[in-house]
Amino acid sequence: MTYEPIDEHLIDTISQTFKALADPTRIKILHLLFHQECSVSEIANLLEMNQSTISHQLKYLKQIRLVKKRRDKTKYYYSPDDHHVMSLLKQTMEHAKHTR
Amino acid sequence: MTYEPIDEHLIDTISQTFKALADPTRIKILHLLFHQECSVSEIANLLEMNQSTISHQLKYLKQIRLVKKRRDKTKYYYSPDDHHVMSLLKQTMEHAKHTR
DNA sequence: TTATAATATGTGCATATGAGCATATACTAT
DNA sequence: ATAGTATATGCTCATATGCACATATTATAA
Repeated sequence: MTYEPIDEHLIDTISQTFKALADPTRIKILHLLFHQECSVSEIANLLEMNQSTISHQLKYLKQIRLVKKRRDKTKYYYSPDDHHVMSLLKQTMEHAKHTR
Repeated sequence: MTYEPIDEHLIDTISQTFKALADPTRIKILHLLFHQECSVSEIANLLEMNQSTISHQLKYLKQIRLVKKRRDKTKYYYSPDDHHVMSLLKQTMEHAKHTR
């Protein structure tokens, strides 16, 4: 059969993107940031999770450029930074809602 | 702030979907099946991976209904079975290709 | 400068995950 | 029935992952 082998690097990039969306905590964080930018402690409070857990996940999300942050005094406000990935998440949330 | 907590079950469903796409081997398999249905051994040969590895992943993909199979003699031919997820993967592959 | 607030980071732990060997099954054809 | 082919499954190992405790950093305000 005809088969053009795929670029391994492309595959890694893609799997990395999906991996970012494959964790409940990260989904919750991104879902929160849909609506408005939030500080670390706001997120931790709303999700009722440890501050360090949230901070670690935000660092992860920032490293792969899914979120960005801005500072205001001592607080860091995070917000989405990748339209495509946000779109994937929104689509999938909508789809999941309406599927059974 | 206003925040409507998300349905945990919905979150799990969504993360499960993305988890399926978060592994290079599964992406390769699904990418193959885009083009045509393949038997287990065909996939294993084309991807140059162990037959049992492929079989395990196909079982995984089948359990969450991303692929289906049909039998012809002793061979089992697998093909995609979820348009939405395939669409997500295609979108993301295209996006990744054209993004640097 | 010192105390306080907010965030980041180092680390250990428990669990999840993916690969592949060895073997079991299922089906076909003789 | 039996051999041969294709696929599935049990199992183990090494690695990856996510969480949260404790602590370090950074910046603000008094």
